[in-house]
Amino acid sequence: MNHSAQTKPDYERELRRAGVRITRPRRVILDILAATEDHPDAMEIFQRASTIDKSISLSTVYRTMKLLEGMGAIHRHAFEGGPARFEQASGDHHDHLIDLDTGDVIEFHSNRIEELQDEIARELGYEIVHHRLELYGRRRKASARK
Amino acid sequence: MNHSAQTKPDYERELRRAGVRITRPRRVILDILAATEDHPDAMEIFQRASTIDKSISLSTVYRTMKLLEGMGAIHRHAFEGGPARFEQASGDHHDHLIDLDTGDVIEFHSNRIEELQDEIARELGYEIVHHRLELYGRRRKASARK
DNA sequence: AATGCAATTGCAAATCGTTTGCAACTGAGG
DNA sequence: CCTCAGTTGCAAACGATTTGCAATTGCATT
Repeated sequence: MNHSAQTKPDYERELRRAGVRITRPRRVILDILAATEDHPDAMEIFQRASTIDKSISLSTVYRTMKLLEGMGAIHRHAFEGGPARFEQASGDHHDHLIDLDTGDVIEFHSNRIEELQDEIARELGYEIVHHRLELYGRRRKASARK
Repeated sequence: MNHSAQTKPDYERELRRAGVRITRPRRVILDILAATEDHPDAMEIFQRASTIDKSISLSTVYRTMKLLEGMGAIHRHAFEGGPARFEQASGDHHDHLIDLDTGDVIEFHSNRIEELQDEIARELGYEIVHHRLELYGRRRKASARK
């Protein structure tokens, strides 16, 4: 079926280990997530799933996403106005730059920023559990280069 | 802590200048916002308004918030799960640290982080229109100091 | 392979925060 | 104090997500 197992985490194994049943709907959704490079929302996942198995319901997509999120297998993002979007948790931590014109999501990471965040939290007497850094912008016009 | 009129923007003047009517509901909501130090959500504003004028509706609160947001008079924040929360736009720009246990919102600002954000966006060929940086954490135990 | 039962499903209805259509009302300029 | 577009309250509509429930289905056991 699919060859390159490299970037695709073995969710089934993880789920089994967590003691959850591997049902047909879950298998379909898991396959979709494993093959996904972007940040789809529940409806998109539902639609992709429907092309494989018409009987899968949107509720099951939501329930499965919640399950996977609880296991730490995926991350849920709530970008400005709009439904939650999901992505595999397998890769390294990163933040997001959202293209306001296209809705594209670009990932980036800055150790320096993370350090500064920790520092700030510490100074305020807090310990960061998680954070959210989203940049909303638009492509710079070529002429505006400097 | 607060030196009278200084921290309270004159919304009425601003609204009038923008050509919108100063109605009784708006005056009430404006007064509440001007007197507010925290980040209330629409329902909270509605409740505070109700104690002054029972006839004010939640719809009007929402409509007024949207109006003010459009004018740039207030900022709307969508913290994790939960309704939008508002705050006056008058002060300096800042980001937020949310106490996961109490829901408290602490404001902070880091020029260094902002600079790094700009730098990152620029490198990716983007121009930041706005951003969102939220730290979610809990108070550090006194014993954990270092 | 057949059995048993809790986990899981699909569906419809419920929920939450927010927006909207509409008829009644009201601010502010004449 | 008239006029009338701007504004309101109400209820219904909305989009995203969750939930109750009865029917179904994994899967551990025979």
